[in-house]
Amino acid sequence: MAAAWCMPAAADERERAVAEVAQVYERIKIQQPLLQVHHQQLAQSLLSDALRALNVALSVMKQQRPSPAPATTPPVTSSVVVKAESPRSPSASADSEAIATPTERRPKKRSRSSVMEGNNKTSSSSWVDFTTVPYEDGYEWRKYGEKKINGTSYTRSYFRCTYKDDAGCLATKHVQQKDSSSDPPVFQVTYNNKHTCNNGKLILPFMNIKLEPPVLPPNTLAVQAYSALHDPFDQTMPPSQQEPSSLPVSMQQPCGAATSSTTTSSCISGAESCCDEFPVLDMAQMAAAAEASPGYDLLYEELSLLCDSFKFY
DNA sequence: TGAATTTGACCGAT
DNA sequence: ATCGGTCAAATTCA
Repeated sequence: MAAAWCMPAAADERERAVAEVAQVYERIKIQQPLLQVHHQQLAQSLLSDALRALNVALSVMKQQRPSPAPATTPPVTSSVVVKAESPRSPSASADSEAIATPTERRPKKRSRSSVMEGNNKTSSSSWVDFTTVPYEDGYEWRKYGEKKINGTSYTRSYFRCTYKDDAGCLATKHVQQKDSSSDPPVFQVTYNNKHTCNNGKLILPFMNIKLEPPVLPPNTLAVQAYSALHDPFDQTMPPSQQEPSSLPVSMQQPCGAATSSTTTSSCISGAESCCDEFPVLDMAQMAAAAEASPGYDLLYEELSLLCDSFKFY
């Protein structure tokens, strides 16, 4: 998986990163059951360790991108990127006229060649992700179409980057709910073209680190694991550091990840050592904190997901 | 009232 | 002819 695209160079750094991640994985694995008893203090400690490890891993991975730079994966929220597909290769016949014959109903349509022309540039690529939260991947999308696809029970929704017009970003994706009756439902998300805008920023909430959008190739479990941890703590970020919530309500519904928690954390902006210095809470305080944090269950779930993701290391 | 979404037509590929 | 992807008018929403 992740190792498949890692270069042999800088092997020691990679080993260090793997060891770091593996260590945290073991710790989370062992202490996972205790989370339900010790609530946020332990969870935050583990999360801080996990995020630190992931940050190290990400740094190494960033340096070890394979030379035939694959498509940039958006910060996927949970789940697994399955494979990189062959690029869609829109044929751009530059001067084809293809005058659309206007119908009585709609005098529209221009030659598609002018549209496809832009897609025929260097960044054309696609990859597939399976996720339970297809609408939350850290980028801002605008829906532009929906289709019933043959052999599927659900319609497929088409999205393009919100900044297509502003920044000429050609990133698109389509979301297809799988037929399986799993709960929560699984969606296949197919991304086309990497983002060329600078608006899809992935912010590391605990470390206050920003990763530039074109960072990682597909199959980066660390990013997925990180992203899985990212959401429950969004509300802990001060407003100035939060991403603008651009997701329309209708798009948020399927993932049902509504969190209105007022979790307090002293680790939000701290450096790597913050997890060693948790404020000491007595049991009553911890219980109260847990009560006041509806997002805690979600956090616990995400920690489990993180554990699963780490298995692949 | 402007922005976002919906929806059916259009278009290229097969 | 059919299918998947996109366009853009119509509609909905904030």
